Parts: sequence; structure tokens; C-alpha cells
Amino acid sequence: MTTAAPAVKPGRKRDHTRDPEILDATLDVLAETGYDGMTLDQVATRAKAGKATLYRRWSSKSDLVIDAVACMKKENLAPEALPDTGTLRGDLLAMIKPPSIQDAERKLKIMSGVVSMISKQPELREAIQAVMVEPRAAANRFLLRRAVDRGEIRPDCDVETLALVSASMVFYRTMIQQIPVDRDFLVSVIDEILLPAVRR
Amino acid sequence: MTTAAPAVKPGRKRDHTRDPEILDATLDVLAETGYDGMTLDQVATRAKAGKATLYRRWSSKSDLVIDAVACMKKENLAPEALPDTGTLRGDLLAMIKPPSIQDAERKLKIMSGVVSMISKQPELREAIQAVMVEPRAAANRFLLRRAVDRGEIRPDCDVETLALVSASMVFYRTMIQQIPVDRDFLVSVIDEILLPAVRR
DNA sequence: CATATACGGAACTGGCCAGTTTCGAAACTG
DNA sequence: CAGTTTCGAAACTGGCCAGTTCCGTATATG
Repeated sequence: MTTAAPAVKPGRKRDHTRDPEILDATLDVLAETGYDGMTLDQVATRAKAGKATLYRRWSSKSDLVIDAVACMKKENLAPEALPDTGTLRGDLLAMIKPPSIQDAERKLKIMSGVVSMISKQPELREAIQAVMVEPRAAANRFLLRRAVDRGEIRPDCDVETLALVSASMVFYRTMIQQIPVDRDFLVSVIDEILLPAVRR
Repeated sequence: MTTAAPAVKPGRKRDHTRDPEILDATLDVLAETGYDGMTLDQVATRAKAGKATLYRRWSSKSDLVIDAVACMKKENLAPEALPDTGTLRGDLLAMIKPPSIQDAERKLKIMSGVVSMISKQPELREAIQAVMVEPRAAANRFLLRRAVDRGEIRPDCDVETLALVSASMVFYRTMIQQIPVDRDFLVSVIDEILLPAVRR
């Protein structure tokens, strides 16, 4: 009998520094063509990898996409990193940063490329939820609660729902109306919807 | 030389009473499987029609889908048909009718089955806009403006944006969060977001 | 009646693409 | 060195499906 199992495997090591490049290429193609339109040949070509390499690391197309979404780099939205200007309006405006908008553009394209799959792939919904949806909602909840504690806004306002207003309206505008989201739009959501709704 | 052109065509007449049945079958399959998952065989079978019949009437799959969406029966949202309870809250609540919710469910499934195509098919976006989006937005605008005229709400509120709040939040909840939209949710959007935002 | 078109149903064609295999070269182990 | 696994690249396989064609039948014109 030989050694149980783990020993040491011979042969060339898998180059895991390529993983991020492949996942990033996946997200690019996904944003451009959507899930159904995306082919693994495109991804392989863009990542300068062979299809065999892809299948050696992910067992299927949907696996690759789920992993790509799940590994997407998230902006730092930890409470400590959030703006603290003293007013809710100041905080919300400070959340609109140029990189944030441009970044959001790509994320939205990825989301729209993937919505059709969400209902069939629960893991995908969870990945999107965890990476793209929840962090932003949590940040908004934090800012709203701080404003409540400060006595700046109505203490009985519905923080849960309010935290999703911007995201919902950006999503709708992009997906259905196909109007680009600019700073003006975001400001008007803040000034015409959110702030009036929480006034004391 | 024979007659110019139009004369009278011989042969069996096309049975246009079947058109609505086919388009409806299309919407059903679309709601169930999404655009990419939908096959014309499925549609033909469901409508008890031959594929040849489909192609005799629509030149392609995307043509059929665009027509099906465009011909979708819209609820009557003409100003005269809208509720007039005397208060904005009463009007908005009156807009939530059981058939309306159930109907909306199917429409949302159709929308999600079709979002991936919107960016590639401008006609599809227009059809969706005209049939599913604009009428509801127009109804909300009407109710909001009437409330402004009545002096019930802030005259300087952003009617255009406010009219899209419910639709956006319903859309987001259904597509991304995958939480069913019930009466309670709609009421909370009205009471926690819309009405507070327009208070004088 | 002959002719022409529509019908539902089924068979066919051709392209696309997920997933697999093969290749020669590179990299690691012992 | 031999053996094993990786790599990128390319060829291959098999299934799915949009779109076409054909069949037997039904319905219209003249």
C-alpha cells in the first residue's frame, strides 16, 4: 500500500495568478454580450487562455460566471470608510464619486446581462446580492440611522425601504428607460425624494 | 398583360382570429422561460399551430416577440378611468387592485425575460415603454398633478421622478431581491416614501 | 372541376456553442 | 533523466434550435 492520499502531486503547478485575469475577462464579456450571448471562446481569447484551462478550473459556464460575480472586487463600504460630513445630505452627496458612477455603469451592465439567469440560478442571485446589492444598501442604512440618532431626520422613517430607493431608481432608469445615470439624476433623487421623505 | 397587382388573391384566407392566441402563447412561454430559452416549437405547440404558420405571419423570433409585447392588452389607465377619492393617498391605494397585482406579476416575468434583449432591440424597448411603463407613469403623474392643483401637496415636488418610484421599487424587488410584491409592500412605499416626500 | 393559398404536423438543414480531446511545449518532482 | 501536470491553441463532437421545406388536408376563387 502506498501513502494514503495527500502526498505531493508531481507536475507543473497551476498558475493561480491567472484566475483574476480570467474572471475579469469573464465580467467584461458578460457586460458586453449578456449571459446567453457570451461564449467561453470569447472569454478564453480575451484572457489569452485556452478553453481547457477554463474547464480545468471551473466545471461549467454558469460556475465561471457565478464565481466571477462573487469575486468581483467590492468598493470599501465599511462604516469607518463612509463619509461623515455632519448632515445626511452631505453624506449622500459624498457617496457620489466619479469612480463610483463609472464603476456602477459596468456593474449595471453585468447585472442586466445576468438577470435572466437569476431565477434559474439561486447561487447567482446570492452572489449578486452579496457583492453588488447588500453593501450599498447597508451603507445607506448606516447613514440614515446615524441621521436618525443625530435627530436630523424623522425617527420613525422606514430605513429599510429608503435605503433601496436610489438603487431601485438607478436600476430602472438604466435597464428599462435606458437613460444614462448622471450626477444630476442622483442629486435629484436625493433632493426630491429621499430628503423630503425623511424631513422631520 | 394581366391586371396591375392588387386584384383578388385566390386560395384559402389567412385566419387572423388565431393571431391573438399565438401572441398570447408567445407571452406565456416568454414569461416562463425568458427570451433565449423560448423556442418557436414551444410557442407553436402551445398555440396548437404549425411553425410554418408562425413564419408566414412574423418574419423572425424577435419580430414575433416584439409584436406580442406591443399587442399586449393594457389596462385602462385613461384619466377618466382613474380613481378620484379626494385625497392622493386614497387615489394611490385605489390603484392597488387584486387584478392589478396578479397582472403585474406576469408582466414582470415578461419584462425580466426580455431585459437582456432590450439593449439590442430598440423596437422592443419602445414596445415595453409604450405598453407597460408609460401608461402607469402617466397615471401617477396625473394623480400627483391633481393633488398639486388641489393644494394637497408641495407644488414644487418633482412629479416626473416621483411617478417612477413605485415602478422602480417593484421592479427591483422582483428582479433582484426576488421577493414577491404584496399589498403591504405597495402600501409601505406609498406611506413611507411617496406621501412623506410630497408633504407640504 | 383546376388552381392557389392556408392550415397543423413533421422532417430536414445549417450554424452556433458547451464541453472534450489532442497537440507540442513548459514546469515541476524524484 | 522519466513521469506527471500545466499551459495556450486548435480541432473535434454532439445537441439545440431558428428557419425552411414538404405533406396531406381544408378552404377559397373562377
